[in-house]
Amino acid sequence: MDIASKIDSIKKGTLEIVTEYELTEKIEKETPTAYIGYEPSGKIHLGHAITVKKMIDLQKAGFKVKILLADLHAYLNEKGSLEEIKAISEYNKKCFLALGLTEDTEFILGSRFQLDADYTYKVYELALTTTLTRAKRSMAQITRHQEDHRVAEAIYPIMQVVDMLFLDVDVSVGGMEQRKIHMLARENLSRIGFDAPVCIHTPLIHGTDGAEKMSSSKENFIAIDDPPEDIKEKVKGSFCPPRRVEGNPIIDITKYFIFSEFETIIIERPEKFGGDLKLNYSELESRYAEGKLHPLDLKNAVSKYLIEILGPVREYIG
RNA sequence: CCCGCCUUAGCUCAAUUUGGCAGAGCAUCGGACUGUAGAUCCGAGGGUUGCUGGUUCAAGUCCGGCAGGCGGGACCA
Repeated sequence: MDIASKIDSIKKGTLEIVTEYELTEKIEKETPTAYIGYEPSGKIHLGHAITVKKMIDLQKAGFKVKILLADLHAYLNEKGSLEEIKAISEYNKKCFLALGLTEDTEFILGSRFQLDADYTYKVYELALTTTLTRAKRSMAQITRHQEDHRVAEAIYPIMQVVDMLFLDVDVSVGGMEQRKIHMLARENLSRIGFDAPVCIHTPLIHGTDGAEKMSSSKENFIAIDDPPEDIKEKVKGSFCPPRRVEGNPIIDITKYFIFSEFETIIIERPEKFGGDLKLNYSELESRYAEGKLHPLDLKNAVSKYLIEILGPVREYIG
């Protein structure tokens, strides 16, 4: 792969790269490193999968991929006891491999290095240069608490910044909700004399209820190992306003999960509704926007394709 | 450490002055209507009233203790 096509494949489907120029520099390194951190979660869903797919793109473009299983971060965000969290991080690792990351992906449990003295010292160092307001603001879409803020909320983003340092990463990937923490990292790492990573942000997929973000806490997700009946039921029950493409979770799924695998798809329709359709994405989008594709027909097709695409994943996880 | 206010359904809050069957809105679930979902209409479920001891025929309500949250004060040689 030449550099231009590497950039293209990395850029595809992202909302922003900060900065693209720096990315071209990093790509020329012998083995550049890309990283993402996840709070271990009982369910890995399509929202997670978007970012995992991006890590796979990076892997294919020659990046060494590191996945942080951020057990301490999850702990700071009140996801359970450290022991419970460590246990589900094993399950998560399996999910990520099932989605197609290669065996030489490096999985790192956060607590393995985040309790070391030199790590802690760096956290304190950054605690001096980070304002409480910035730290809290960066956590707005991540924390459970919109009020009664805990000190943990301020430690969390600082640790994430130090992670980038200790994992020695060239590129940091995250959904758009990570943006403010990433920007904090870029500002503060340079302040204490280190290179900040390039930040790549992927879109957030809408929840099945139409909420801004699919999340495991809100029960508005489709898990990557949901059985076919559940997928069918969840798709059927999803928010899907006719003619509206923006904020439509079903359109999100077709865009990010189905057309990433297929150039064109077949939408089966009863004869009385016009018969089958064969469409590429832009055709589908414009037809839908014009009201010439009924939400139910779209949903039926999305169920069928999504069940098929997730088949091997489901099987791998067992 | 001291003082004040607060804690009731998943969430926001009622249940006053004067103790008398714990309610509403939102959310959830189910039906109706749409060839989906949503919206709308109808219906249902949902509670150790923070915990604990007491007073009383009867306590969400009154009294004591504890816990948590919010605000203030004090201490600062």
